[in-house]
Amino acid sequence: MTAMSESDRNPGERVRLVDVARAAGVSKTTVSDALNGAGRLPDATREHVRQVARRLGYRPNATARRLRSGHSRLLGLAAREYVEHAWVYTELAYFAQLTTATIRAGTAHGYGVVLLPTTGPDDYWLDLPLDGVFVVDPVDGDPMVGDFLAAGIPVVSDRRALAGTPWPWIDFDYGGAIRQVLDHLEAAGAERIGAVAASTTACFHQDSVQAYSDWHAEKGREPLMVYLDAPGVEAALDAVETLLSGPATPDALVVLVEVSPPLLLDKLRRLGRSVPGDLLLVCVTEDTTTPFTDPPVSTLSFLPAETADVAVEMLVDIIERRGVATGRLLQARFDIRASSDPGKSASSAS
Amino acid sequence: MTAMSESDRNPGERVRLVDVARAAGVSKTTVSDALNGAGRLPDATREHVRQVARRLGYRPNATARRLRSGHSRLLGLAAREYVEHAWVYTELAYFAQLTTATIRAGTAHGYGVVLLPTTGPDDYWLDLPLDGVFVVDPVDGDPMVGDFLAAGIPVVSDRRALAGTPWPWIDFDYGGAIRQVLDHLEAAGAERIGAVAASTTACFHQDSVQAYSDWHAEKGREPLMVYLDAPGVEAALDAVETLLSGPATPDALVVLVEVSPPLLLDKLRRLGRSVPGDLLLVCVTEDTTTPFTDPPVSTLSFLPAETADVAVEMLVDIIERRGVATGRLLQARFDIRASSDPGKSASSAS
DNA sequence: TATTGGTGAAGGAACGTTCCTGCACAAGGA
DNA sequence: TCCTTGTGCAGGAACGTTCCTTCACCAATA
Repeated sequence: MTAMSESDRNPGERVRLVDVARAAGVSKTTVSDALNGAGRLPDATREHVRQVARRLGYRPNATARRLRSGHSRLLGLAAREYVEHAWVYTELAYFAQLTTATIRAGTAHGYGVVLLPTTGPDDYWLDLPLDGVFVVDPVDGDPMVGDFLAAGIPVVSDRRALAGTPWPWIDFDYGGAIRQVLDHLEAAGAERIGAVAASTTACFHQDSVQAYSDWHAEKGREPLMVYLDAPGVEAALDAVETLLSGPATPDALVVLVEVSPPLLLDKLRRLGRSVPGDLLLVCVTEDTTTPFTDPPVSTLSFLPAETADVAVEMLVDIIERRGVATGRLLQARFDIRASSDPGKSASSAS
Repeated sequence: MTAMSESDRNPGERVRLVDVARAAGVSKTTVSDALNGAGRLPDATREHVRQVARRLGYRPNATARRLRSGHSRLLGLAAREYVEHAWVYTELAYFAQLTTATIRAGTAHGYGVVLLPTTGPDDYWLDLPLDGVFVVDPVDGDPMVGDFLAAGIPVVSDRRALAGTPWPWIDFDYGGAIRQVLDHLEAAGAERIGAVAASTTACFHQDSVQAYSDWHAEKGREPLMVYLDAPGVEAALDAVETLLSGPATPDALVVLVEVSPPLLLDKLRRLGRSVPGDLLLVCVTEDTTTPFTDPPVSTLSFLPAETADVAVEMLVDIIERRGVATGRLLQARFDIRASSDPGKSASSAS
């Protein structure tokens, strides 16, 4: 199975450093130095060793290397929203993109990425040899964050989860972004802005609900909010129906949880609302369908790809002991499309 | 940072086995045996060591353990469709569910799961300390599969990628499943069944296209097929439009690539087709919205969660040297809903 | 009294790297 | 000629586990 030939004293097993050393007629120090560009070796020796290593198909044992260096070159990624639910979090476009971007960024920096499940045996996360962890949407007083902090493993998360630790956070001005959306809807003529929110303790949900409430209090408006306490398509649709069937019918809707935008439009149509005619719509989502729906849906995006890039960069900086900033505040992106802009509706559709 | 106290000669660092041994007044062998339930120790000693270990917050160093045991307790998961595209594969519901299920199953068996990116530095995958890999949708002569096989790392994938290796595969009768769908559409009265397919070399795509062609040849029908050569929402919608704008207008549509079902319905509506009135629709998708659209969409599912469970079980069996079957053929699930069943359309909608 | 057998526990090798230390040798300067 | 300096490489410790081997001790048996 293994690609080996000749002078092979290690049948059936992987080629080790010493095997290369023997085959090349040098010591293991020389092999190690030659392959890692270290030590004082003439180019001839270096090249010779490299060729022998290639010929034998040598691959350094990652575990041994890790043990020696103290680093595992492995990063963890955990999504902590709805931790108690054992759900398919990658199904949400936000996490799907965040996951992919984290993997890509990690690989680019030479790190593998271990995805942590939402549920599992007690403290299972401490048995993984991680150099650092990116914890997304930690719950209040998250035990996972606490355990990693206690174990001395760098954590990057949002500002409030890491307050008082030496590690940098990465965050958004969620409240400001929500206000921007509400201002936009007000300017577009909305008088009763409904909202669908989640009841988790995740930073985004708490901040956005707070911003929604504050904004309405300031304007002297009546808030129209409905909460979700579980993930899933059906719960979200039910919440929308509840909201629209209430006594005060909203003329605008802000969906703060990820729901498939075309499905939402479909549901609204069945509830007899036309978008944007009867109802202006803004979704907080990363779903890639939004420009292609009829009408295209306005979205507030919290840039999962950029977030992942920054998080990985921070983790790598900490692990490799470079200087590290205290935190980064990113800017959400608000894309206004026809669903919340009656003026645009004429020019909608693909 | 670390939770340590008293007799601590290892300031600022993690608690090691020897630290526990010193604190408990025993040798490291005793500590190791006590914690792992090995050796011949009286319960008193065992308990004492355990308490000391707990008190010091001892966690075995996963890397050292791995080096010693030869196992990394890490599984790889790779999606190889469109390998050249650097795309967000977790965004497809199929991979989202497969990923989550793999992670869950891995964790349940005591393994961490490393997600491999579609692109990266040359051979980067060989630098990860993996005990086994689940490769989904390998391309023809996939170099990743070849490299892992050559490195002696167990691979679970589909039947054809692993032909001639000692390792088990997991597969579906894709062709049979497609025929089942076509038979169903024929029985429902369809005369011109269009199909949207991908042009990758992934097993599913090749088999399903073949089955579609064969079925049409047998029936003496004219195939109406359009191919996608890139991932993405827009390409899929364009393909649908191309197909429906062609000379022979289909009265049924089988979508063999993952497209958001509500978005697809939206698109079809804009193209002036009512489902199932003008056009019967069956989607190969794992999207969770299908029961909630109007009309609900018939789906052919290839059970990502079950697939992942079986794959992980096989890998673990190989790694831990238990007996292993040669392969497993799973059965696809065909859920007929109103979109392909005019009779049901009356009782549709939520 | 020696011998056996079992129990409790310690010592140390090994896993495959990296890297520190040191040796041999050659060239150059006094 | 003898010391220095530098080059090219080898030896071996260390990373933190696991596990094989050894050993002391005590009770029971021949």
